Amino acid sequence: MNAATPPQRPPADYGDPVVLRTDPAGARDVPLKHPRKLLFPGEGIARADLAAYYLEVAPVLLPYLHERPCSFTRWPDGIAGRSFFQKNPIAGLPPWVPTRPFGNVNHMRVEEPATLAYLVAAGVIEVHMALGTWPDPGHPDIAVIDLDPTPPAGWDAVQRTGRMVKRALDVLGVEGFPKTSGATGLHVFIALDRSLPAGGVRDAVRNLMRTLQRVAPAEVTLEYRVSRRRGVFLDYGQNARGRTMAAPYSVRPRPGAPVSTPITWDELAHVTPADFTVRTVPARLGRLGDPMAEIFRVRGIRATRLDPATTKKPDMPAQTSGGGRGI
DNA sequence: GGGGCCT
DNA sequence: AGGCCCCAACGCCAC
DNA sequence: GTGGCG
Ligand SMILES: [Mn+2]
Ligand SMILES: [Mn+2]
Repeated sequence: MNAATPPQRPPADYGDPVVLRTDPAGARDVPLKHPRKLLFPGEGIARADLAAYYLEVAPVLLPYLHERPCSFTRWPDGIAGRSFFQKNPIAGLPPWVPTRPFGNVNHMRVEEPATLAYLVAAGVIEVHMALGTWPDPGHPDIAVIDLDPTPPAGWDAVQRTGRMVKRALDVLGVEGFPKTSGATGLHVFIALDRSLPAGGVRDAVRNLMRTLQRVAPAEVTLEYRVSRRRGVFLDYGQNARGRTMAAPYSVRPRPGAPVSTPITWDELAHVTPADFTVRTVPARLGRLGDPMAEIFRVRGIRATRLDPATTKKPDMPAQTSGGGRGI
């Protein structure tokens, strides 16, 4: 994420500066100095378009970010230019953006639409989130099953593996919520009760992934070395302490302006990650709403429920709805 | 994209 | 005034 | 302890 290919810098018309009034009172005005600067040259998507996207999806995106440590990738000159991670507050941060520490980092909190607009103005394209929330981000409320295809394995292998994951979760009586990563893979979110530290969550997911690997050794892998990987990598390490991942509805800095998009299990066999972009996702939300929103209402499980070694036994109450998690 | 720091 | 630097780290894993 | 990994 660091190549310095000179972005189209020429007589390009970046447009005249504008101010986005993101609240009626004018207390959250966000200036865009170069609203027509092309961030995704191939698609003609400019900074103002990206800001409009994030403001449109804010009602479904902000609930995921609530009280959660977030980090960002910034591409001030678009996806053809330089990039870097941002965890600590951006220099010159508006006073109305709150911050809160987790570990050695003082994270910017994303709690209102104006913050999304400000971040885009500052060059942010991608929004990443931790899997736990304050006051104790070290005890995650979300587990993720992260499916990363190793070329030449691709989306079709991910689709088949996702179906295996769904079957395994059904057997356990656990509900999983899939989303495209926006790049090549799939993320399945599972609501937790926060009773285990990140390491315990990782261990439970690892053991579930090991059983999948035993069932389909030709399709999936747990091999740590990229050079020796074949098939779909079951990346349980994504649950380790301090890790973050692309949030639902985050844009990805790749050609096509893809979006990490929640889908239903029924859709999995019929969609491809490129279907979901800055241009298409707002309309999809208007049609269908957020297929993952139910995660805010199901009761979180203890992560050990995912571990076949500790769950194999008799009474295994299915996950019930209700008793929301109040996120 | 922009603040800090150096020249 | 202009130019360069900086914007993240850390836990986990196999060796 | 080191280097690869995401
Ligand atoms: Mn992934
Ligand atoms: Mn991964």
